[in-house]
Amino acid sequence: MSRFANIIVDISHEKLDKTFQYIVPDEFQDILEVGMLVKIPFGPRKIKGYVIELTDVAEYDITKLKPIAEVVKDGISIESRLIALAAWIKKNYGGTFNQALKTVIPVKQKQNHIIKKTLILATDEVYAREQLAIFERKHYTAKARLLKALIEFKEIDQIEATRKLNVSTAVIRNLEENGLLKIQQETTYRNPVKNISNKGYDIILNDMQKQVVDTISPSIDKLEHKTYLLKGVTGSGKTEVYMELIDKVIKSGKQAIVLIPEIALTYQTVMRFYNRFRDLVSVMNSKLSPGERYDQFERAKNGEISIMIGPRSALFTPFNNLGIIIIDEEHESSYKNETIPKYHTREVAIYRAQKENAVVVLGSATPSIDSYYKTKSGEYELVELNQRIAKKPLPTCEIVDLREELKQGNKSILSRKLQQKIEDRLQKKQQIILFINRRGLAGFVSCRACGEVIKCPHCDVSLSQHRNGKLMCHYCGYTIPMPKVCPSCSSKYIAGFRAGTQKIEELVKRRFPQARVLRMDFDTTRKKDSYEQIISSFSKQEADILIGTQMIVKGHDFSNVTLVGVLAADLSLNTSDFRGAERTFQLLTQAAGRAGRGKELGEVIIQTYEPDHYAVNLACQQNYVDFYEKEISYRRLMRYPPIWNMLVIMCSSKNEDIANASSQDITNELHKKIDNPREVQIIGPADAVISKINDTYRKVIYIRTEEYSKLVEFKDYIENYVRDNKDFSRTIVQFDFNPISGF
DNA sequence: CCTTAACAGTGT
DNA sequence: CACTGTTAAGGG
Repeated sequence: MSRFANIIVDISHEKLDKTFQYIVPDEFQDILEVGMLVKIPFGPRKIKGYVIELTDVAEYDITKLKPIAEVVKDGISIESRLIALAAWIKKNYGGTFNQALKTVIPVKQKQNHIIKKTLILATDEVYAREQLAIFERKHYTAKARLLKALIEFKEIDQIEATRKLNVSTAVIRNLEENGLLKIQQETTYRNPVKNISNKGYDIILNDMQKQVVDTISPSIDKLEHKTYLLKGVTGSGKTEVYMELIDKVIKSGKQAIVLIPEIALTYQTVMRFYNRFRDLVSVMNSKLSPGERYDQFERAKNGEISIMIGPRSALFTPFNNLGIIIIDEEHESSYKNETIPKYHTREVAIYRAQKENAVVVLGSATPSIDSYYKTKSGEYELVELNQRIAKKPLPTCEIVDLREELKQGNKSILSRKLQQKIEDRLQKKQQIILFINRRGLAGFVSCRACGEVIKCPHCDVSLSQHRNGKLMCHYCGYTIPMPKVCPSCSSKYIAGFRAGTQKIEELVKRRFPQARVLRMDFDTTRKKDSYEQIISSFSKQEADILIGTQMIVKGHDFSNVTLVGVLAADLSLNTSDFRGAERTFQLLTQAAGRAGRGKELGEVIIQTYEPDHYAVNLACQQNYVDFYEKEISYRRLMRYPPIWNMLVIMCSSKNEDIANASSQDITNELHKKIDNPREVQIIGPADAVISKINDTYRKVIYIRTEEYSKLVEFKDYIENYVRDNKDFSRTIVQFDFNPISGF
């Protein structure tokens, strides 16, 4: 019995980011639990809040405490474990406690259950037939219809009865009252997994897969947390390994969470799991209705399912006895939350697994530099699958230098080599994928004659072209006017580089009028099932060429594709942040992995202005280890993550002067806190990549240091400083640890 | 976040 | 002095 409750109010504002204490009235003594949603008097009004602690210690003037007004019936209770997780998220990623709580409970409102009603004949058949005769004589047609059907089938689904037999609820009620039928109620859950195919499961692991399973299994048996990084080349059968491990977990009475990037969450992916684990599987994704989402979490809580598949938010599935968390495509940037709190799913997953003694398996063909680095220190254990299933060879790869093409007078985006190969495949009736990495359109400026990309002299990142035409560095604010000619070779072929899928589609259609072309990008996949449609249409060979962005390289198995063309590998290389090379390597490797999955050998053409760049070169060779070594030495030299850690503080305000003043103020404050400048580096304040959004000016400050915990200290200090200083009343201060993009 | 009180500006 | 709009403080 606790006398007081500490409560977080349901308002996301820094000023209210603290607990408020209330008296627990006698009538709630028995029912109130940590995690419950309650209504409390707050100033002159009543608002909602979450109970995060029950205590006997008064932390405030006891005479001023008010009692809790009511317990919200439909509120979702957050289990204490998830509250602890929320607290950890708040501490490590900033934001308010309330925001952290909300990320931990992705379903806000309790939803009504769907109740399935079945009508059952409640008398013996003889009596029923007597009544039926009476109804027919009296021309009670509706009653007669229903009763006749009941005699025939014994029980009928209510929805079916009302629809097919066209009887109203009044008729049903009347028969119920006369004791002719009973209504059986059964609550059912909405099940997002529909159109279940009954393919069954018949995959036998090969020796390498078995070996991986045998390496990881002991940790599952010992109920001890450990993180594994499963590095497996494209097509090596990682999913089968996941399923084998999950099977083991389930058999020991525990549950599994499978995280996949949102774009990879397709019908096919889910089906693979469903075919093996049947009703134990559920899915979470952004397209589910609130009711569906709610039901999936209920099913998880009640132990009706054992496997949850989904993106980021599925990590917070309220399983009671979690055994394993699998993060597929762990290098994907979508695992970083883009709203506050800006947590990284990988880190939160590992923390949750530690607390609940679960195993974590990170899977990727091209692991993030961050994760691979951690295998070196032993924080994660590395396990590998180095061969494709059935020993299919990896595709051959060739780099085409676009500068050379230009010199030869070919101004097209398609090199002569690629054109010739496309021609060849069209004749052989084989399929082609053309991949354009349009992301990072932010517009770096390069010279088409010499390949020179204009870079910041202080930071070794490329400058971005702003709307006003000037070139700017996002790390230090260095700005120059747009040059008229290339600074290194004086060519006038210098321009911001941009090319869209649409333009390429037109071009390809004009060049190869006989080919059937499909385009897949953000625009063509806006509608609900268009993504699936395009994929299935292409795999049924209803088109010869598929043109698309990122989304076409994610794990699809097109057996007739023998040529993959990467149109401009540089596009992701020069995105003015230090992860450009990593992203490029990953994308190129993934794209290349699409080729040659069937009988024929695959071939990959990578077009680039920077043929000598290690990311392009080593992706072509499919050489991850060498790429890692190159990249990590660059990161070490530049003190970028994962060698050092980085915190971005963003100040935003409607008023530019205030934004400037407060970001400068914070910077000064930070400098005061530093005792050893060799250990901490502060850069800024500078304009954010997008310096103004919605008339709000955004300024950023970068802090880099080796110790992550030190950055958390800085965050805490600034958080408090800002809260206690009224100069910041019109500034919003946000934090982003080890950012992935957009800073 | 919303409410309130205090304050400044405007208008009769 | 009444009315209106802006701003800062407080909430347990």
